[in-house]
Parts: sequence; C-alpha cells; structure tokens
Amino acid sequence: MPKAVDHEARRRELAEAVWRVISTDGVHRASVRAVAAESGWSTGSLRHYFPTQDSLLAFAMELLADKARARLQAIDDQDNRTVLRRIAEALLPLTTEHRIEVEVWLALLARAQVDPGLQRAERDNREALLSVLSGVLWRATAHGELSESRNPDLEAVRYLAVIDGMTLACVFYAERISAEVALAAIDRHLDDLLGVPSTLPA
Amino acid sequence: MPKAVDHEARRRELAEAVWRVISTDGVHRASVRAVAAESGWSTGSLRHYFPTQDSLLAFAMELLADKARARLQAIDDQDNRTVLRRIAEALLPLTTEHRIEVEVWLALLARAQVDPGLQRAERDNREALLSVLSGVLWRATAHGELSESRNPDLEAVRYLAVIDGMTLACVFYAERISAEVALAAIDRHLDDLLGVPSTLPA
DNA sequence: GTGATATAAATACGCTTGTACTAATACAGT
DNA sequence: ACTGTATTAGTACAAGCGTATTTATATCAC
Repeated sequence: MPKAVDHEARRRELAEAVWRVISTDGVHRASVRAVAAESGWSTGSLRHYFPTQDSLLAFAMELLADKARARLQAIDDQDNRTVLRRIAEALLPLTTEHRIEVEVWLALLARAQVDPGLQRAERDNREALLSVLSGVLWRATAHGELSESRNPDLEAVRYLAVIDGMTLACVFYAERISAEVALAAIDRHLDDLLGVPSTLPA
Repeated sequence: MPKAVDHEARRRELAEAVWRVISTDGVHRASVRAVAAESGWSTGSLRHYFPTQDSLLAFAMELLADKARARLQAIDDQDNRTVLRRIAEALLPLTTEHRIEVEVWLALLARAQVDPGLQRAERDNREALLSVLSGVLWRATAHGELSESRNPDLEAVRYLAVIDGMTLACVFYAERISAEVALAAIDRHLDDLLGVPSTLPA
C-alpha cells in the first residue's frame, strides 16, 4: 500500500494557500500554478486533490463559510441582546486574521456572481444567518424586548444589512472606520431595537 | 486632416462595453480582446483610447462613480428626511440598469483591493457620500429632527452601512430581498432616526 | 483632386493559463 | 526484501493573455 495522506487535511492546507494568494494578489491571480507555488506543492500534486481550478476555489469558499458557521455556533445562549452583539462580533472583521478572511470572501463573492459553482457556499451561509437572526428577534418580541410594532423578519434583514455594511466599510475604508466605530454603530443599532439597557424601564 | 472622433464619447462607449462584459462574464474575463469584441471595435482601435488594460478598467470604474455622483447631485433640496430617502433610492439597485451597475461596481471594488489604480474612484466616492450624509444629519440635529443624544457622524456611518448592506442583499440575494423590502428597511431606519413622520409631535 | 494624418485593422511576440499525461518516488502489507 | 499502488514531480500542449508594431483606411484642409 502506498503512502497514506489525510485527504481532507491536505485539501484544507491547499485552500489556505488559496486564501493567501487571493488576499495578496487577488482572485484573478489565483491560478493553479500560483496556488501550488504558495502551498509548496507542485501543480501535479495539487491536481490529485482538486481536478479543476473551479473545484479548488469552490472548496476554498466553502471552507470560509464553515469557519463563519463555526464561530456562530460557538455563541452560547445568553440574553437576546448579547447574542445579537456576539453575532456581529463573529461576522465583523475585528482581527487581522478575520479581516483577511472577509477580503477573500468578498473577492470570491464577486466571482460567484458569474460562476455558479461558487454560489452555493454564499446561499447556504446567507440563509443560515438570516434564519438565526429572525429566530432571535422573534424570541425578543415574545419576551417583550422588541416592540410589537416591529416586524422581526424585517429587523433581521436590516440588522444583517448594518453588519454587512459595516463589514464593507471596515475592509474598504479601514483608515476611517475602525473596529471601535463599527461596534459603536452596532451598539447604537441595538439601542434602537431593544432600548438602552442601562436606563430604567419606561 | 484626418477623421475627427469625439474622444470622450468613444471612451464612454468602450467603458460601457467593459460593464457588459464584467456583468455577464466577470472581471477576470474582461480582457482587452473581449472588450474590443463586445464593443465591436478591434483591439488595435481600443488601444488608441486606452493604452493599457488597467487604464481601461480604471476609467470604467470612474465612470460608474460619476454616474452615482450625478444621481446624488440631482437630488434637490427638500426636508431632511426626504433627502435621506432620495439618497438611498439613488444608491440602491432598484432598476435593472442600476442593478447591473452595482454588480460591476462590486466586481471592480474587489479588484481594487489588490489594484491601486482602481482605488481612487472608490475613495473619492466614499468620501463624498459620507460627507453629504454627515451634513444632512448635522442639519437635522440643528433643526431638532435628530435627537441631541445621537452623534450625527456615527449615524451617517450607520445609515450608509444600512444602504450598503441592503445593496449587497439586493444583488446577491435578490430572490429573497426585493426592492420593496429594501425600501421598507430604509423607511424603518429613518423612523428610528427621525421619528415616525405621520404621528403627532411628542 | 491631393496630401497630410488621425484612426482603424491586422499581425506578431512572449508569456501565462488550465489541463492532461508520463515517469519517478515512497511507503504499507506480505 | 519485495511489490504494488497512492502520491508526487515534471513536462507538454493548445488557448488566451497584454502589449507592440506595422499596414491600410478614411477624412478634412487646401
């Protein structure tokens, strides 16, 4: 029997090389050769784990979605406001490592627009995110934390929009929008939704 | 004297071909040859107006920024809430034509992340947008429409985030987020900022 | 008409790309 | 130690790329 290699581990290793190439040179430079060189393997070896470039990029994108999902699932149940805050913290690019992930995600997202093979990761992630947010906000309504006059589904869409918009700002406008500003905007938004926490009940 | 051609008009014509190629095939397919074929001109002709591919893409992006700026400047002075609404309408991809512009913009934005030549259009647009929003919100504070407890600059950042986030949702999640939902979220946000307009003053 | 010249088209060069194929390597079971 | 095979490396090929250069075209001043 030949050498035994952990297939999934190798695929992850190669996907991480994809991230590095995209982060520094852009998606359009993420050629099979460039990724192979970045990973330290030959193009022939890479092809054993990913028969085509598309499958390589698609896996790299799905792995990013998995990481985001894992961060979200690690949020333990607390009061609704804290959960909403933690979700924003899990999605916003507050650390350098996460910032790079978001940059790569956005680059792949733009490509997914014209590459059906990349669209699934985006759809699944989005779907999961919105249903989680809706769930929390419906629960908040049931607990009287969110006003009856508000539509929880619409508020979920709007809150996700704030997170996405602040994410864009952090990535493309970093010198103006710091992590502190991003979180301040999130907290201000939660104040509007759920009321200022430290004040007496109205 | 030779044939006289309107240089700027031809450059715009070629830039529009760039938009079409990016919209249907993606930035990575926006080669000089592909754009020339889409425009109906030869690559040699194209090169008379854009010596390099980078200059072609940069001009295509700047032209998009110009169109957005023109839409914003066409908003005539009205009450602050209406102005804020109109700004959102000018930026959100509510029509098919505008939707394509936003798709192309996002594709070029992703590339601008690793291509300094494309970054200026993004910066200028962003800067102008934020200062307009801040101006309106400071005015709203002066008129007592925005609560003194709110920071107009932070609210400008947050409102732009909502617009950007809804824009992303409209483009990448169109079957779930319609134009109506996007505008409903905007109106809800303006309600939070400025109060519900149809009610009696508190 | 004629000629000067901006524009258009065509061709060519060197490079990179995605993918395919072939030969060498190295390790698990006997 | 031997053998078979998963893995790796290396090479090859056709296609597409950005760009340069060279030739042909068409129009305006005279």
